[in-house]
Amino acid sequence: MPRTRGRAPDGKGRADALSPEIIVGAAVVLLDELGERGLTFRLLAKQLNTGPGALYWHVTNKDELVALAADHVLGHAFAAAPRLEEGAGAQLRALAIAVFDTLDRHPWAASHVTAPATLANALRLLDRIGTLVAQTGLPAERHFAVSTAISYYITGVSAQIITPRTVVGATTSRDAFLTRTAERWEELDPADYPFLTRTTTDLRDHDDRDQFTTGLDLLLDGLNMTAEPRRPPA
Amino acid sequence: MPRTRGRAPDGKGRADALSPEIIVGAAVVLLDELGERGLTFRLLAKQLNTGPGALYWHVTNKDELVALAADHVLGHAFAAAPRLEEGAGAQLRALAIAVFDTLDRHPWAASHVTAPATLANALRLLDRIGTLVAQTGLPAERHFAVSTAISYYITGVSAQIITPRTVVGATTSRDAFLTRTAERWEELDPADYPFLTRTTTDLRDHDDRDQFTTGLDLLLDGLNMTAEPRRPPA
DNA sequence: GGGAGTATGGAACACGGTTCCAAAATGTGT
DNA sequence: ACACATTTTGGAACCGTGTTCCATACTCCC
Repeated sequence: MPRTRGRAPDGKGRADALSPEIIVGAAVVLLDELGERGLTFRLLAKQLNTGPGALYWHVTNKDELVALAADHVLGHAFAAAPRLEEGAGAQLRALAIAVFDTLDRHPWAASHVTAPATLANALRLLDRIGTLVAQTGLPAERHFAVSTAISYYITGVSAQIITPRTVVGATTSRDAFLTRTAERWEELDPADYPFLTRTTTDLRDHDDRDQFTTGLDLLLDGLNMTAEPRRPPA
Repeated sequence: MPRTRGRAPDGKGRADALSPEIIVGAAVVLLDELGERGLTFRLLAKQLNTGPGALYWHVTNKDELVALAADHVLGHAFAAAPRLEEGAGAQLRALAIAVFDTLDRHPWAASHVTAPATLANALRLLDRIGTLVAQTGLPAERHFAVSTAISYYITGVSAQIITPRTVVGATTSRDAFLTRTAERWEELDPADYPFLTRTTTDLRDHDDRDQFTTGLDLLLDGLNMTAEPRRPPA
């Protein structure tokens, strides 16, 4: 390991010098292509024309590498989120959806964006959420709990929705999987599963992104109500 | 693999016969003790006085085994959830908290309870949620979206809150980790992170379970409002 | 009691994370 | 310029894991 982490491109060193940034960048490419299990240090080393040992000089281990890669792609969400001059609620919504869409493009990352935040972009996300929450009329002592709750929702529910695709998606398409699952639901005993047996068509037709926004809107509605309890929206 | 899966204890076979149930039971014990990475087929086989090969006759692979184990412990939540005769909202809340507490006792399981539901207890959970949602005044066409949203919240946010402990908890205690994270937040530039830098004490003092219920209550408040828009609760 | 099918368990295979270390490249003091 | 210390490289080797293979043992049924 380097004594000084991230000595960075200060002009010194060789031209083809390795760095955490370069390694993470290459890792993201492989992760997008092959998923977490497909990423190996040997393969990554080959892409970078080096050996596995060299990588360990810059990166502690695979867990850290994947965490860094996940935080890296999370950063894309901020570029995507619009900076409209609307209410805090609308901005929270837009930010949340930007994160979801970003993770949707990098499914392996969804389950690695964790809390409490320690990496750069996760910190940035939580801070942005907290700042927006503070702009609602919510009393200050609830800022932390509500902000983290929203943060948990965004990353947790995104992971729930997105991760299964990387697992089953390898062999079967999403549609085929849903159809098969719907069939299984239909075969259940209506006495034991009254709800599921009459909900199979919804399962087949549902849109993942709508699922995310449905819960998000419930959450934000609840927030609005707590922030300004006297005025329920139309 | 057996031709007929789950021929079950019908009295036939040898006394020390293996079965998926027995294997999953032993796996849960090891998972509780050693976590997902600590569970190996060799160790599990030793516990059961057999070899790794025998296990593969009953279980497809490790992924399936862990999924079955997670679904198994999820079942405990139903025994824990009270069957009060209150409103649907209160019952949803109690059920959600029971799931959280259950997963909290088996941290490895949290990230493996996934949706859409295919395993027994995950199906049961979603059905229960759907049935309760249907008891609110919500229009039928929204039942599926709202039920799955709540389901996603429960499992997704639980995973977010609980999983990190299995990762960092191995070496450091939760308190030490939070203190260290809070210190890092304090060192951030207030210009870049206005929210985090003034929220460090909340981070140190927060209770994980409260975090879960905070978001849950927001969600359920939003649900109540949608279900009966005219009567905002006190 | 013998034969078909079921189930077992231990050895072997393939492969991945990680460590090790000798060599190369770079920087430093003289 | 030149030795020396330090940083960085990269490939081989170590270790352990999931998984497969297969000879053996056990049941059941005729």
